[in-house]
Order: sequence, then C-alpha cells, then structure tokens
Amino acid sequence: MSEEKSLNFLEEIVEDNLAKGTVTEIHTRFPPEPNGYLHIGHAKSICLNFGLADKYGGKTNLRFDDTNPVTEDTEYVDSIKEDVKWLGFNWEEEHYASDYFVQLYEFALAMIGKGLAYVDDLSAEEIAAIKGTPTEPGKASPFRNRSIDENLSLFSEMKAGKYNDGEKVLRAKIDLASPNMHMRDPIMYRIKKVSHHRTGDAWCIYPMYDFAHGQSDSIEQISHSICTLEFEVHKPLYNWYIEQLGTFPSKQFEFARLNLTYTVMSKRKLLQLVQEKLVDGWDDPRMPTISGLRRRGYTPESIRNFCDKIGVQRRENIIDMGLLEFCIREDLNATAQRRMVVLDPIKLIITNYPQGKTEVLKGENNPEEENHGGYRDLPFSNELWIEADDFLEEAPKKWFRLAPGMKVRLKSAYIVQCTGYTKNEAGKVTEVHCEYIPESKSGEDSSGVSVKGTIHWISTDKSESAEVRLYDRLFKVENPSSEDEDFKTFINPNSLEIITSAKVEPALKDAKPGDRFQFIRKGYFTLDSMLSKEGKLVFNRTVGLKDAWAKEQKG
RNA sequence: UGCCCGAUAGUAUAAUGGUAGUACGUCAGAUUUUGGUUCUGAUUGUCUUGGUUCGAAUCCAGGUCGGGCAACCA
Repeated sequence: MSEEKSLNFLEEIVEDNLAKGTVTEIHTRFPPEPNGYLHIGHAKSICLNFGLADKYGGKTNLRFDDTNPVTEDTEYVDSIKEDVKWLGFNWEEEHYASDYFVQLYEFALAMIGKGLAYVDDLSAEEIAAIKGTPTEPGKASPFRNRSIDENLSLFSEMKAGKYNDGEKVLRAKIDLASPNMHMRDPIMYRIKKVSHHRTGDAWCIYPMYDFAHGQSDSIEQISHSICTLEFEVHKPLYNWYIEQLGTFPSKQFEFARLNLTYTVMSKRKLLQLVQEKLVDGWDDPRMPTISGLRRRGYTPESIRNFCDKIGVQRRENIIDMGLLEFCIREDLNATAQRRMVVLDPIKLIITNYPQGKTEVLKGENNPEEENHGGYRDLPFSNELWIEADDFLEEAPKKWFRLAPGMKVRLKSAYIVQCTGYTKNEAGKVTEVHCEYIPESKSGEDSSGVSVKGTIHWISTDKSESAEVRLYDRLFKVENPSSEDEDFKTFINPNSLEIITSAKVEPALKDAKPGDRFQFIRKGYFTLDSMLSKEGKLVFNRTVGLKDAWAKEQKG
C-alpha cells in the first residue's frame, strides 16, 4: 500500500520543470478536432492531460481545433463534450481555435511585416512538385520574393474574398532545403469559401493546423502541450513561430498513441465504418468509440483505470483487448447486480414438485457486496426454463451439469437429479425431466448431498422475454491496420449475434437504460439505451465471464 | 538512400550505474451454491557487437530491426 508508484516520463518532465522553476504552473489542454467521435485512444490523451494538471495543481482546457470547416460540425462538438464529461473530467475553459481567428490573422500580418511570410500564387500541385523530397531540397516559388507591401495587400485581398479556393496561399518563409519537410515554407493560410460551424461566413481564409495549433497553445499559455508522436517533426515549426512572434513558449511533448488488438483506432477508418454502414453508427457497441463503449456497458471508472494501467511511453505499442476487458470485469464484478437470464431455453420439468405449487425464493444481488447486496424475489415452480447447453444426453468427462442420472444445484433453489428427457422428431431435446430434493433448499440445506455444478433457471410462468445482443470483436485479426490488404476485409462477420427470445427473471422487467447486470454464468449486460422501448427489453453484452469450461473443451 | 524517434517476458510497463520487478495473459493447484470471484504457485524478458566501469537494461560507438516525415488534413 505504501509502495510509491513510479512516475511516467511526462510526470518526470513536469516534476523536473517545477523543481528547476522553468515552469511554475501546469496548464494542459485536450485539443480535438470536431470532425469525428472520440475513441478510447482519445481517452488515453484525456486522462494524461487532465491527470497531469490535476496531479500538479494545474488546470486543463478543452479546445476544439476547428480550422478546417469542410470536415467539422457542431454534432461532433456536442458529442466530444458529452464524452469528456462522461469520462469524469471537467475542463477549466472551453475554447475554439476559431475564437482566435482575428488574433491569428494579426499574427500572420506581423509575419508578413517581418518578411517571414509571403503570398504564393502556385497551385497545390505546383507547390508539391517543387517541394523536393526528404532527400532532395525544394525549389523556391517565383513568388517567394514579393515585397512586404505586395504581400500585405494580396493577403488582405485573400481575406476579402477576391480570390477563389486554391488560387493563393500564405506561406511562411523558412528554409526550402531543410531536411524537415515541415520547414520548407509551410502554408499558413488557405482560401476556403465554406461556412464554418461557428464563424459562419465571416472568413474565407482559414489558418492551417500547424499555424493555429501552436499559437492557440501560446494564447492559452499552455505550459505542456501533450500530443502524439506523429507531431514530433512539427515541433521545430511550432517553436519557430513562437520565436518569430515572441509568443508564450509552450513546450510540446509527444507520447505513443494507443493501439488495441482486434480493432482500428483512426478517425478516418472509424468514419469509413460508419459511412459504409458496416456498423450502426459511431455509438455502435462494437466501436472503440467512447459512445460505443458507453452503450456497450463500459463504465467511466473502468476506462480511466485502463488508461492508468497501460501507462505511457514513446514506443509503438498494441495493447491486448483482454486488458480492457479485465478492467470492466473487475469493476462490474464488484458493482453489478446478479440476475438470471436464459439465452437458449429448454424446459426442465420437476416431476416430484406439485403442479400448481409456487414459492418465492431469495436470490442474492451481489455476493461481493456487504450483506450480498440485498436480495430479490425468485418465483419457483415445477416448470422452469434452463439453458439448452446445460444438458447433454451423454456426459463427457468433467461434465458438472445435467445429464441422465446427474445432480446439479439450481442456483438459489434446490438440488435436482435428472431422470429423463424427451426429444422431438428432429432429434432436438425439448424437455428435461428431474426430481428435486426437498431438504436441499438453498440456505437451509439438510440433505447432505453435494454437487459439482450449479445452473441458472427461470420459472416459466413468471418469465419475461427479452432481446439480447452478443457482441464479439469487430475484426478477425489482431492488427487489421498493419496488413497489406484493406482493413475492412478483416471485419468479423459474426461480431453481432442477436437473440430475440431470451427468458429473463421478473426482477429485470423494470431495468432502466444504463443499468448494468451480471447475468449469472453468462457475462455482464446493460440495457440498451437506443433500442429498448416500453415493453421491449434489449440487452447488450458488455463482456462475457471467463469461461473455464469453454477453455477446457478447446484445449 | 536524407532527417527524426524508438527497442526490457506473449502484451504493456518499472528498475534513473548496484538482486531485472509489477499488471494482463498462459499453465497448475486450493476455495466456491456462478466452470465467475478470491487465494497460492509456476512460466517466460534486457535487439546485436564492441567499449567505459569493480559493476551496464541504464553511459559511449557501430550495426540490426520497427515507426514517423514529401495534404491548400488534423
């Protein structure tokens, strides 16, 4: 307990900065572009940014880097805010890069004034053609040496809408021979005659991310700009802007993005899945999005705990999906109430239990909780639903469930012994017959009989019907993105199995969207918030229980 | 073949010149009215070659392998 948890490399940097006094206040930010939904990889970034500020008494802003009106939308802004809040974080200030458009425009004018930026008439293709390659230097545009005055008036004409998309851009004048491609006169502003989700038609020129992002950090006085590895090569450019403009010297630190097995983690790919209707939307429970995981039944605690467990480093990584599943099981095992649900029902007839007799037994809500989490009523009768695969005509080795002659405990009820069964013409077992031991009633068992197996059940006359959705991994291979083929060819065709007529116990009738349960011996489930209606229960399986028997059979 | 970054069990992550540890996974056992949970034990690792040092996962040099960089995307 007293064991000190070692610092991650970002915490070490922060502590070092604080100790040396190079930074006195920790100020971070989470800077999503509102062009898609947040996924579990963003959760890592969110936990890092908010966690760092929180740990060292600083603050964290939420800032939308909305510099490309073509792809951005308020729908995404709303979902991002909802997801960050749901994860349990509160931002200090809410900002938008678009709030800084005037300021950024003035920065651009200042750069032109210092002879450090110029208007280029070349097309995108022409610029690319003379940009060189990583091994060859680029060539100067014929417009590179325009006078400051000409640049100033051209840039203001760009702003005024005199030119069409692509006709002109504003470029920083840096070094066309730089081995870093981002320093070869990067574009600062481009013309896009497109309405912006916040500024509407006020602007027709928009700053590029590289110009806007770093300067937005400076404006907000972000001390530590945490981002993913691919932006490392952009850092010299950000630092160059800061130096030339004399703005607040935010320092950037990069970490390796999260990858998870059996899924994809790029907004582009996730968007593709949504647009091509390979899933039912951003919040499809199979998606690694925050909204998908939420609908699937994941808790914010489990996701935060996961982010803590995976740590943070600069090396490429791919985390086992099993760890995420471990985190939600760990949480739900302690907190979810137990219920009995039969997914594939067959009848169990107790031949020595009086027909028409009923009694109400007690089922513990959660054995992990104090006083078992209280109890719920379980109606019992001579005719029950049990799981079809809990009965076998011939018992294999190590079979602890029902088979002719075998005894099992009915969870929270009696021990029964199988006396026979009936089959239909197709050879399918339709009814299992048994006799119960009256002295073996749960909690007051004086029978002296011990059994290896316990199965779940529901009294047929008191059962409700429900739809249950069983989800499996979205992809068949561990890393769909690393293969040569299109990632979509690896989609798991069996990632969703819909069971339309599961039998559920009466206590589940009043389940509310977002309620989470453990269906005994089956897994953790939550009531679906979108598909459930008055009189129709739809449950999503969050994750199955560990299944030692399934493993035994496979091995 | 330019520049930048990285390399510790299967997967992650510690050890900050001094006994390579932890988690998940896997395997075995105990407990169990969930083949769940819990508990116990086992398993497996410093990319490579040199160098510095009493001592190297750690510092230095060469190599190998992996990732990133040439959008008017972010």
